[in-house]
Amino acid sequence: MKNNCFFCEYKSVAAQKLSKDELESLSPNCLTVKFKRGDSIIRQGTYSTNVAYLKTGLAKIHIDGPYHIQVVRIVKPKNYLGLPTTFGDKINQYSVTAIEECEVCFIDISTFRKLLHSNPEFSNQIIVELCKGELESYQKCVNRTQKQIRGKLADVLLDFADNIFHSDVFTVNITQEDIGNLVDASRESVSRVMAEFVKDGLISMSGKQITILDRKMLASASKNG
Amino acid sequence: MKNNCFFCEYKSVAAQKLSKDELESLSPNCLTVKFKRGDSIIRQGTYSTNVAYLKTGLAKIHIDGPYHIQVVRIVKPKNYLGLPTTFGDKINQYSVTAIEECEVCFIDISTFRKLLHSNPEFSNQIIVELCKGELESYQKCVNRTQKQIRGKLADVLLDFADNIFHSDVFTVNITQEDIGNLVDASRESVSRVMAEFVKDGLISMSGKQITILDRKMLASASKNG
DNA sequence: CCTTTAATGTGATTTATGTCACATTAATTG
DNA sequence: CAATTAATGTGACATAAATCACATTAAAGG
Repeated sequence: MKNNCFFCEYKSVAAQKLSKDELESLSPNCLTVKFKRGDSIIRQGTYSTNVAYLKTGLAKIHIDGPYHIQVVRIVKPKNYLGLPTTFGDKINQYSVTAIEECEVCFIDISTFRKLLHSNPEFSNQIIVELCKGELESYQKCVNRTQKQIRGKLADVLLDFADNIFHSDVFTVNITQEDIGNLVDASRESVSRVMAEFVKDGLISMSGKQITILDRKMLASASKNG
Repeated sequence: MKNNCFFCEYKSVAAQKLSKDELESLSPNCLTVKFKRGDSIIRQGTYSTNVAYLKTGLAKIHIDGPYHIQVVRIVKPKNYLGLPTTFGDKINQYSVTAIEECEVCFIDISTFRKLLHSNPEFSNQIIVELCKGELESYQKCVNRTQKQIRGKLADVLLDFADNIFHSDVFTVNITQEDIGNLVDASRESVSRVMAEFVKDGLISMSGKQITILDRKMLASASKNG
């Protein structure tokens, strides 16, 4: 699919710093691809040759751990999908998989490098985003390792509502096993705790749709486990 | 203490990309400070006004978690101490503490920004380092959450030997509680497992000095728990 | 639309590791 | 160099959550 980056409605914050000329130099060097649920966008262990940018849909970043997969984070639209894995190592250190229909823009890595080189506003924004990403990953790791399952699940539900769907009613297209891999818990434990939350009136579920009913109680579960 | 960055023998890989002029513009805008064991270099929750760079000594990066402190990583010389916390947020999102005598160079943040802006080689190197840092933190988090204590401790010991001290005999000036916070285990468990490793001949300890005796067994403990 | 496969729910059991409670040893510091 | 204070060692016990083993329900595919 041919791009015209200047008119792209999904530009990243960084790309908004680019001039018309720069955007036009970008157009012939990127390619938008559609993925459907379950499709692999980036595969751990393969060479990374492009910068991937998520235009629409949701994707998960995951790593093969020693015993099971760990879902590192859920990425929402208008975010780069693999900057660390693209610039940190020649070989992808993690995988990215679509969790619903996604449009991903693959940008030629040397073109991206040129932009970093020539436009300091652009590279500054990328640096800021990388820094924020790292802080977030520290924070997530602390939560993952210190809280118990009720707390971790409450966290994830609030994070979905606040930062991804911007609504207390949302439909997550991921399995309980995925959620388990995201919070470091077994699929069975996730099932049990979700049922507990429903029983106690913190949330309701119908199919894959989750409704947050009692934010206060959820926030308290997030704190006190 | 007055600096002359051009002659500084501890320049970072990124700073090695700077011109003589740029280094001389840096000199009046940075300040080297000595810290002793236990001193706080960066404090979580305070404003970050400088980029901190570790010239000598070892430091630990740690975050106040909901229940206890988590040691995120040990930083060795010639590394920036708080790039993510400096550029990702106005307020420091983590603390850094000296674990032995340290020399830290504080660089004025706007000077650092100017260099990022004017020298693409420099900013590129910073980007690469940030990316590597994030990949490493992902990997560490997976290990921390999936392995059991024997495996995690074996990892840390090998990491110390390979990446920090570059020797199988080294003296770590950190307490078992710190090690516990680094691998997410209680101080008691660390003590027990270390004793196990000594008993089984994987390592020996005298005082704070640790000697790795059996790398193979340690590596296998790292894998199989 | 039926059949197969994937996802979820739920009880019983096991287990790694945390917590508590002291004993002991090493470091500080007045 | 006593005298505190900090760090470590070790047993007994408690417990969150994994694992196992099925039952049930939902989704996918021919």
